[in-house]
Amino acid sequence: MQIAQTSHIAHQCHVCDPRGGCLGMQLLESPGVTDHLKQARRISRKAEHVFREGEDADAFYVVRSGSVKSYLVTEDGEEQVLGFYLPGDVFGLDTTETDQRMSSAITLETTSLCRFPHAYLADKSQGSNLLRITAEQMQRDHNLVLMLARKDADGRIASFLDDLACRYWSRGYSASAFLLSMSRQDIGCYLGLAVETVSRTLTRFQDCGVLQVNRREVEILDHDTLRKIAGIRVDASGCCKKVVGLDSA
Amino acid sequence: MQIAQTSHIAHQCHVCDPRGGCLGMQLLESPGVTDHLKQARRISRKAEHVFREGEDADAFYVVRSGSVKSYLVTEDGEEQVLGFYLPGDVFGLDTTETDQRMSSAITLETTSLCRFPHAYLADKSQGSNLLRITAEQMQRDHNLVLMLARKDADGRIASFLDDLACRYWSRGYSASAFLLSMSRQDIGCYLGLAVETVSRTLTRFQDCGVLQVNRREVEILDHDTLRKIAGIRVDASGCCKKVVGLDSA
DNA sequence: CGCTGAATTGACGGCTCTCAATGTCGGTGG
DNA sequence: CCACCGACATTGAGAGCCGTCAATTCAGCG
Repeated sequence: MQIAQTSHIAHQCHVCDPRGGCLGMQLLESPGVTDHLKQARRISRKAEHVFREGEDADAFYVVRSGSVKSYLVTEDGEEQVLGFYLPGDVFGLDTTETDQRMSSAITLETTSLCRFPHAYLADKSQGSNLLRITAEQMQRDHNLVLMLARKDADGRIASFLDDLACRYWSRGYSASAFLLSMSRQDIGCYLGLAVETVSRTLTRFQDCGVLQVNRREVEILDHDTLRKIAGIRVDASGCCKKVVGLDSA
Repeated sequence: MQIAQTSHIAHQCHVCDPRGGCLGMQLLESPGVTDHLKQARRISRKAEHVFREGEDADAFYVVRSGSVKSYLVTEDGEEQVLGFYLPGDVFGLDTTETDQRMSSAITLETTSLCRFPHAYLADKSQGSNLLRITAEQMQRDHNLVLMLARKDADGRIASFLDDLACRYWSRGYSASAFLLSMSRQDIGCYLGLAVETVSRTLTRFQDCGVLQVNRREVEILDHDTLRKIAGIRVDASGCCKKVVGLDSA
């Protein structure tokens, strides 16, 4: 299995499909971004917080390399993951009316970020740009809501993997083989599933030949079937459905 | 039971709690809003679309009276409700990069809206205002994700009712008694539950004395308990929990 | 008065959570 | 080099919540 996880960022975006988007890259390459902004770079090691919920916010970030997890903590101390950000993704725009962080962000691995002061958007009269960036975030939220409300475990896992694949692909990496930078626990917290369910579902997908999975390494073997499972019930002729009796494998 | 559903909009906002917010009212009353804007009013009867997913978008709306449902349609033709908008709420800011509607919006009753061209935000260099408005929307989305991912049916229904109560209260209406402008079907589509589950849960809450419900009329009798159920597992001493055996009522 | 759609109520099955044990990998120290 | 350890992941068994199907009731309306 070949793993496409890399430590550098693609120089240019591929054609961006509607799913992903490379607004972050555009930002990094836009003429308005002066050199001193580009140098507002920040490298964090694994499991370091970029910011925490409630902190004062005056900037947002673009991922240059690595990955970031956005999450919030429920009243009973549990964690709810809101999203994962890959190279080219923008995050940190979700602030309250009083400019405080609405969520926390933590790196999942060694990560390089570029910091953009909020003032940057006001200065350049980039109001429409702002709408465009937040649009991306809203689209993500909508997708997450859709998954949580209307899909079963199979659909959620399949959607999650398909989404990752598409996003990697749109950034020039392999859509078939990649490394998961997040733990099973994180995936479960994101999809509203127990860790065990995540693990079991991945195993079953593997048994059906849809994908190959080993720890953090994932290789998608049958992307069509994966999408069928992700979409609500195109019913891939019973493939990969849970069986009550014994496994025929 | 006294019902607080009214046909006029409150003249002034009460103290806005963090949950709700009256940015819409502030918009309507801000000095930058000229009279011609205020006259950009639009009255719709029940079940009329304000806009549909995919349409070109050049404006957002503030609810003056009535209520609006935001939703999108899944691949298999089912509906996913994203939110309900009450008087004072802003909606219609969720547009794609190419300025197309990301969701549909339909009135739930006779509704009066005020239309704000997107250009309005750019003109007044209200970039920060924009961020503030979208913040409200993001907060809602986060809450919805939290409910869908981490709460059971009881918690979702309780949260839903508590949220409605708070929003009505912050707008000067009764927080204890109000009319639901949406059907059970809509509530289910919003919370990711079957209609039957919504109905059963409401009935059980009523049997426990937490609330009184009759069709669209709701009166909250024990707001504390409702909040305990809404919060994840403060465990209100078993109150209102489903019972396996016979009802003691 | 009958019709229609919404809402309620009941029975049943299945998906997923919980609890628990086992397996695996990476790091640490002897 | 090897044994041990802790974190993560996998696998199994059982229970319960909720979705589905179905029947019934109720409100509104011509």
